[in-house]
Amino acid sequence: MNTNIMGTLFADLDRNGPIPLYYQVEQRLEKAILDGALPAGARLENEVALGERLNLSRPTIRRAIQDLVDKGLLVRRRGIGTQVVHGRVTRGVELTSLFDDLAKGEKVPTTVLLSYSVDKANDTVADRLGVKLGSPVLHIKRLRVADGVPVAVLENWLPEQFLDITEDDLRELGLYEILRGRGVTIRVAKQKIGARTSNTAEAGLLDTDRGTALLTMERAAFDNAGVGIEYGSHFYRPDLYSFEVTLVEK
Amino acid sequence: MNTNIMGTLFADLDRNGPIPLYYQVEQRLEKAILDGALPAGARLENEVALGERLNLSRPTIRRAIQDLVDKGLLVRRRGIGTQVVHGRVTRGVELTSLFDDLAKGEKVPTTVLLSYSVDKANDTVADRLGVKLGSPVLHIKRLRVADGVPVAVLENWLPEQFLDITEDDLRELGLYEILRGRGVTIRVAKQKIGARTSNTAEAGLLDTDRGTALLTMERAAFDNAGVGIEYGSHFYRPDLYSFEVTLVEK
DNA sequence: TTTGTCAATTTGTTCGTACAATGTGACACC
DNA sequence: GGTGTCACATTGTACGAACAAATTGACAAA
Repeated sequence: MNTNIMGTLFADLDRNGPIPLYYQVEQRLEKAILDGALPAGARLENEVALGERLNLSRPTIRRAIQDLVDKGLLVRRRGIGTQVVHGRVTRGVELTSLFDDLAKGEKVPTTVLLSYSVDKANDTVADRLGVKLGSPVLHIKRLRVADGVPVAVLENWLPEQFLDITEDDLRELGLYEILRGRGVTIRVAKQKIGARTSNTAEAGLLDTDRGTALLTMERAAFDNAGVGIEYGSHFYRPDLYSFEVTLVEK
Repeated sequence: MNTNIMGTLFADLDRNGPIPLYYQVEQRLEKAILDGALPAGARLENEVALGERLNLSRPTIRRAIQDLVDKGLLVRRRGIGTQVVHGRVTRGVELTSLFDDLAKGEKVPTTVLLSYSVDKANDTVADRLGVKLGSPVLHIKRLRVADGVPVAVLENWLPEQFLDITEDDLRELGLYEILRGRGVTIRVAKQKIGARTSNTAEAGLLDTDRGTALLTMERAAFDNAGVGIEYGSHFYRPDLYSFEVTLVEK
């Protein structure tokens, strides 16, 4: 009976197109799992049989499955087989910004640009971005609002090559959207998540009382070549925002 | 000149032992990067040459390198080569508990067992662990102290098969250490990190004032088979603890 | 000088194959 | 009835090979 599901699932693999075969298999499997066609606990066919059915080699099948294991959607045990994980694991954090996060949900995000200037990199910024102390950096501060309610204050520093990002750009788009539009792909990001108590100014921005808790996040992001792209120091209203992370033991 | 480093680096591969070759290569490379023998920006030899030198096949080399790329230590580009990332990316969070985290550093961790009981699973616990509502679960609450300073309050629920964990076990070892000792391996965990304001009781436990900010973390952990192992709801003193996460775009 | 083309380098994808390690279940033996 | 052993199924590791795709640099052409 599993046979039927699998059969229809992979009816249309594009063997000549630019999309890798393992990725096509991976996406179809992922969709089947998230849609519930492959329910929690369901056992997949073994790798060789799956390969024969799809006319793909075992390494290709393995690659697709392995990626889903890394994402926490599948689990496999030697001698047993491969299963869909039980705990429904909604997808973890990816490399997105708050803007993207909100766009995915139903809330309507808007941005208020609080400040925009070209500064000289101080110790922290120079260190995190890997630029020289005192070199020019774009320094922006934004208030993120969802459905009229202030959610977060985002302060970012970007290196010299981004000085031409305009205030209008920032009012219209999320920072990561702007970067993507310029062909910049972020590859590695290091985040530090913490908490602290707000002062009067911060509380005012978020429309809360002074002395309430803030959720804080610092992030340094790097591109393919390991070059610093963005350093940010943000704080969030903890009653409106939290971070979800899915960890997978290798 | 890279030749020398590489030559000595892989002098002693154990080809017959139980440790996979790709893993041996991976560990040696990782150590070289963290030690600084391979500094940030250094370019690795290409995969085929590396394979010839070590007398390993290209797939084996690729596997080792790929794992390090996934960890955020290496970056590679087609047509260019493989490089050590620039921003020194200290290792991100893995599947460890606070106890392990502290043990790695210089601080001396101790634990005070605040409460220990067998409860019936309520809605939240039943949902997170995937057990039946009202089924017996081990419910523990611990205060984690580092160098005499209270750092965190950890509240955990574990399913029926762990009811025989004793109070003494918990006083001596970290929870994850106990689980490992019983042959349980945690494979997937979902964490939610947030913040809130402390009440009088919570502040008292952490030796701070009521109304200060708390860093909170909820976690549900699952084993190989996707079975719920542990659900925890914790809070931390934010001036003493924060979470670091390294994200790598696939 | 600029532009286009081509070769060289390097990683990305895919195939095929073989054997090892692990868990399950059946069966024989005590 | 219990226990050990063996075959079987399945994933894990490792090899070898071939071609595709992206980037760089050199060289030729306009």
